[in-house]
Amino acid sequence: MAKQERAVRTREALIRAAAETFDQDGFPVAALTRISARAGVSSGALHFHFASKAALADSVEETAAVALRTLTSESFSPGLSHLQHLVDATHRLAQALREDVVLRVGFGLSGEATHACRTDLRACWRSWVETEVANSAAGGELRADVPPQRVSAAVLAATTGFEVLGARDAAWLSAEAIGGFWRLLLPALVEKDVLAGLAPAGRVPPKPEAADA
Amino acid sequence: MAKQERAVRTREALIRAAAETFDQDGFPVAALTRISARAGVSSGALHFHFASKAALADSVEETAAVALRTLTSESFSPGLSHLQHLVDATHRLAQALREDVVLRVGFGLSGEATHACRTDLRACWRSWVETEVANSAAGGELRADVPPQRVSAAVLAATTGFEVLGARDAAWLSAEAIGGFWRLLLPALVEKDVLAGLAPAGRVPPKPEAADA
Amino acid sequence: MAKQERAVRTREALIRAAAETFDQDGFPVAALTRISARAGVSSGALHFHFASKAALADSVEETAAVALRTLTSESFSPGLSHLQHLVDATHRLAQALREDVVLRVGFGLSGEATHACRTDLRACWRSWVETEVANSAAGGELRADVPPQRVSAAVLAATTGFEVLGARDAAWLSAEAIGGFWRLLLPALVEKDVLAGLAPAGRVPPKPEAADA
Amino acid sequence: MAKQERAVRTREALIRAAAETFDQDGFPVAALTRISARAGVSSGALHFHFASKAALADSVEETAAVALRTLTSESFSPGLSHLQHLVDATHRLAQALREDVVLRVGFGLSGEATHACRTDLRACWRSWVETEVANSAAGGELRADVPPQRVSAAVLAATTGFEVLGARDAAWLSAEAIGGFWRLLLPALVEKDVLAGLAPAGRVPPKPEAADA
DNA sequence: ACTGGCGGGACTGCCCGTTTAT
DNA sequence: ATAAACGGGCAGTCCCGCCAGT
Repeated sequence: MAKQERAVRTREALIRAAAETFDQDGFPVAALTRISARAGVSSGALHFHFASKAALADSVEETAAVALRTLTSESFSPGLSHLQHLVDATHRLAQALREDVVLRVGFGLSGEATHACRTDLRACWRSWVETEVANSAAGGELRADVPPQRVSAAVLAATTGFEVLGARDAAWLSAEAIGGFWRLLLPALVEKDVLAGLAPAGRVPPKPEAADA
Repeated sequence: MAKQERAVRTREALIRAAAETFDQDGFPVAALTRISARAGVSSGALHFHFASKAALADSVEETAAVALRTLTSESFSPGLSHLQHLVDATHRLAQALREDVVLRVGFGLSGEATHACRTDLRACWRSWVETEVANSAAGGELRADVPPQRVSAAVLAATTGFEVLGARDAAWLSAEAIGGFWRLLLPALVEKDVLAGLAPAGRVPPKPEAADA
Repeated sequence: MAKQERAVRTREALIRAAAETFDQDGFPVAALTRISARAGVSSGALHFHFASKAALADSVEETAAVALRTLTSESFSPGLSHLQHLVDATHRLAQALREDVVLRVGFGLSGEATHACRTDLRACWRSWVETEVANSAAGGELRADVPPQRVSAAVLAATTGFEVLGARDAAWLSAEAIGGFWRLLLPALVEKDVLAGLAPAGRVPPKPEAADA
Repeated sequence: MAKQERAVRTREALIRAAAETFDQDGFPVAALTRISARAGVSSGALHFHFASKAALADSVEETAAVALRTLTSESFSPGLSHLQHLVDATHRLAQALREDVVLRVGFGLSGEATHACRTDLRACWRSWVETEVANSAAGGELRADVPPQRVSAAVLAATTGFEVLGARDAAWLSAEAIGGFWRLLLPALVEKDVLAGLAPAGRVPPKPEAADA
């Protein structure tokens, strides 16, 4: 119905407004009144859609989570190098972190001591990375003398660092920054012949079409 | 004088209590009353020593900054490998991050959108790392095909990641975690012969003596 | 609507309670909690209607200003002596100052060094008195040898004095006090024949009907 | 001794600083720290000389009271017109109100609802005026048809008004303002022949010498 | 189903006038 | 006469219900 359609739009506007406000002020400081004002609805409307501030944050996180899932599963073709897939995903993640407020604060909320984190984005990302590295190891891509969990730890630490540093200075999330990291690390992970087949800068152009404006 | 001696002790107790509270609740949520209560002094005493909440946070940061400076300048011997010095410093930093609340929240404050950060600890760490890497490159330790700024970027990202992840799960700051990272990265940075002279686990035992608990 | 009706009532109760509290304690000492308690609403309700303490005081002042405007424009009939109108107004003002807390503190707020005074009641009263005296002079009521601005200055000083003194001791605002002043001053302002047509005690009974208690 | 001499000087500096601060901010808002800072002494020194804030205000009032007493008894010569003496005193008072902060806030403190007023300056002034008017009446200066208490009431109201208005705009305390008032009122109080011997502008030049800097 | 005006507590940072130990 | 510490209290703000409209 038309009613529900508007309701959905209101919900999305609220989530977006919440994300922007959280991004600027941080979760604890962000005021609900500002959020509803920015979304163009009343404070009562906000509480109709979201029972509490925490519930609103949960919804932001969940929205970010589907975006993250899309990022990681995207452009997956069977038979492809898992390592390359990981590299590509980090590039897509970095770009999304720059452009998508919701995803950015979704990750940020995982770090806040204040918030309970129903769906912890960093944990999601971590398990995905670990799986992908394990797959890569199982596929024989990794050199024999590098333990997979050491690789995933390094990748996790670095990506988390890029994310956190990028929240303040977007240059940390540029394609050069991410590519530079892989160019450094990749030679240490795989043998020369495998290395030749890998593109540290990412295999696909980071989706040329859309923007989130 | 005896008077001022107690004042100094009170100041330190306040800073420590503030750090602990910030660590648990985050800066914006942490209440001044809790801090003064934890320090065992009155709210008036707190405001005698620190004009405002921000000033208190600044003092915490500054205290952490001297700790960081101590860490980085410690065990420096001329003629030593700069790279090894960097490795050692990351180990010492990780350990300090686990054990010293003040240093931990000092870094955490740098990330808070709320706080102005008179002395940004992450920036301090960054410039030190960049200098050290540059020195290492100037000393010919680094391989010719790895640009120094790429190295410092990777180290910065990773250490920031370890720090952030370690705030929730101390395992990220264990000697194994840090050592594992260097074991992975070092071979990509230097030639085989240089590598033989480097200890990824750190050269010196991370100061066996004291703890502040 | 019923809702808004209650809101209006709440606003008025708040303004009245504020006036009473300001009257007793003075603006700087008056506590908002006391005001909201006296009005029978919560502190949140107070801040819903008035953004700040100063805004509340402004509203009190504005309410008093309409009361003052009513006082001065009341019982105005063309062709009447302007001087008599002035005398009547002072009597009505004195009575209102005794009975209407809001008007009383409205004037009091004009004197507080603390408060910015968006609508300065004393200034309003001053300009009205000056206009009325000027009209009287233009009508030829005043003696030729008395400059109008000297008259208005004297009237202003005296009425201000009555107001200030009356805040502590209501006797200063009695009809006898005001009448006595005019009985003294009037002979100095007009010629004998004009004096005969003037009533120092006020021409109209000071509105016999209502009070808002 | 030298010690006591400095103590006296400190006391006076404190009283003066208090008066200035009260004048600017009003008694309740004025902070003791500002007062002691302005006087150039420590906050502890303030509490050594004055037990409490109220005690400090009392001392200010008392200092103002001796100034007032000096004003009223000054230039009194037996056989002189009491009315003229009154006129002269109002002029001196107005000038002092303009120039002497202590006297000004001494009067102001009488109006504050906050302060208990051990020695109420306005009451002092009132009783002195009433006495003087009574003396004048007893001396036969006043016209037979003007009741003395009506005169003193008018004078009290007007002087209070000048004082209050003058706190904001010093023009109300100028010699012209005060003189203008007397020029208006005097003809209503005395017969023509007595009037000729009176100087509404004051008989003596309002002490040409000093300033209080 | 959805919106919004209105009101409720609770809490925080800040500051202030004061004593106690030295 | 001072440095240090005390405890109370205020203004402002925030997150959240409650119903009346639509």
